[in-house]
Amino acid sequence: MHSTAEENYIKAIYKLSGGGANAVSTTALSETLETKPASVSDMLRKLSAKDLVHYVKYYGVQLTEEGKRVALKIIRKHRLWEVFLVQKLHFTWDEVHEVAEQMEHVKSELLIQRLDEFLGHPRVDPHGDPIPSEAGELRQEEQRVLSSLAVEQKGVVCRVKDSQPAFLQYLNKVGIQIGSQLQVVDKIPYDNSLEISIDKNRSVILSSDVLEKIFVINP
Amino acid sequence: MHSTAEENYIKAIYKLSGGGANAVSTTALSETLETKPASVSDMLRKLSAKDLVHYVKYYGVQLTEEGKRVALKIIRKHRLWEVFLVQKLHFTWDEVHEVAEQMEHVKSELLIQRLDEFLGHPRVDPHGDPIPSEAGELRQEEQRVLSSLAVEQKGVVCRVKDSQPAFLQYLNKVGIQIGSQLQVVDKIPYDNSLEISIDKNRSVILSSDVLEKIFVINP
DNA sequence: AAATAAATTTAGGCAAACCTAAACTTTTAT
DNA sequence: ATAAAAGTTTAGGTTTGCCTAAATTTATTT
Ligand SMILES: [Mn+2]
Ligand SMILES: [Mn+2]
Ligand SMILES: [Mn+2]
Ligand SMILES: [Mn+2]
Repeated sequence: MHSTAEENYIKAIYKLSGGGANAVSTTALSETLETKPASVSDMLRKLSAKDLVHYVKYYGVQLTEEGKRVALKIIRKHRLWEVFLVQKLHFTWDEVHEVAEQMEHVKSELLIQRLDEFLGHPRVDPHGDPIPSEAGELRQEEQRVLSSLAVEQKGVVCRVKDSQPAFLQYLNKVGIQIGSQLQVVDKIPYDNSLEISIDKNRSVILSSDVLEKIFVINP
Repeated sequence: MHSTAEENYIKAIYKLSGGGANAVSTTALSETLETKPASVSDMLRKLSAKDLVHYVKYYGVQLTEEGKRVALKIIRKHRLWEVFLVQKLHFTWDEVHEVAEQMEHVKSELLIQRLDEFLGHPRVDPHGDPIPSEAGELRQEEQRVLSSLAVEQKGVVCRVKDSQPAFLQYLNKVGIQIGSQLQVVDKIPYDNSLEISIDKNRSVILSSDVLEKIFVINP
């Protein structure tokens, strides 16, 4: 298998290239990985020998198909662990990254299959980023702002655009988190607020301010 | 912090020394760690320099107090992850070890605290081995065979002495697993079988054969 | 008490993943 | 079109953790 260092490089290349589209420069990598450019050159030669990247000296790297496959696997693991940490262990969004950065390197197919099952096959991580499928497909699902839903329409919370503690505490209080199943119960035209049911349990009225900060995908 | 290699050595020394009691030989370590004796000598010099072990050339190693503390922390993490894998992800006893061997090296105090909480502060791992407390204390609790309990007495399943699939499947069927809360409801003197309630839910009658294979600790 | 056997350490190397300093390419500015 | 600046690679080191082969120490025989 691949070393932790190799995996971190692959993932960084994937992200900096925008999913494998563009070539990535040595300095860009050295910055995100917090190493020196010389070390990056070193590693790129190795990754190239393993056919994980196309590397043209002085002009940058790109992932090969195999490289992309590896990248998506690591990203899948990273994001599943993030979901676990937030939903099961009650980590906050800003606490998860460092830990997930380590857990993503644990090697076991069974583990990640079972974890996915245990979490109910989540489609987005706590930051609203999509989780690649077991087959390695990453479909960026259409995200709509909650304020745009019509009465009766449903959505699953995938992203919140405000990380101030006060706002997050408010969401916590009303019971909204990433993954919550929402449905618009009623629309109050006076101030554009909506009555929203949460996980088929309670229901609350959310102001248009709040509605603008919550994003959902189709259920 | 300590590297994965160092942590594995510390843990191996702890286990081979029987909790820090006896000195451990280079060859013993090389066997359990699947490295050559020369590599062990190398590492022992390093661990000694870090004051994690007392090392007397040609005569073996022992953990220092600090070394013992480190060992118990790793063992705590290993066993908590084993509980997670079995209870939450439905791994079997024999599937957990390799994965826990990796997860035990993830660094995060918060993670392990929250995991412990999430699992309900378990006291034994799926093999019946005790889980060191957060303070680093390992109390081997008195294990009694289920057949020895009197009517009304309670116990928590901590170990099962038969790993044949047929037996494990039987336990699975009646709903007994490590951590199950049992209470003796009635005693049938005719064949020494017992009626046992499981997790305050259902109750079953277990034959004396089965009772001899299940061990419990005090609730 | 030697001699032999077994266990252990030391010496010298290697690969991974990093580093600094120097050399080389490519880009930008004059 | 050259020169300077910026980016990148190469050369030569370091540390970690492993290896083999040789030397050394301890244990066991005779
Ligand atoms: Mn990582
Ligand atoms: Mn994320
Ligand atoms: Mn381990
Ligand atoms: Mn165990």
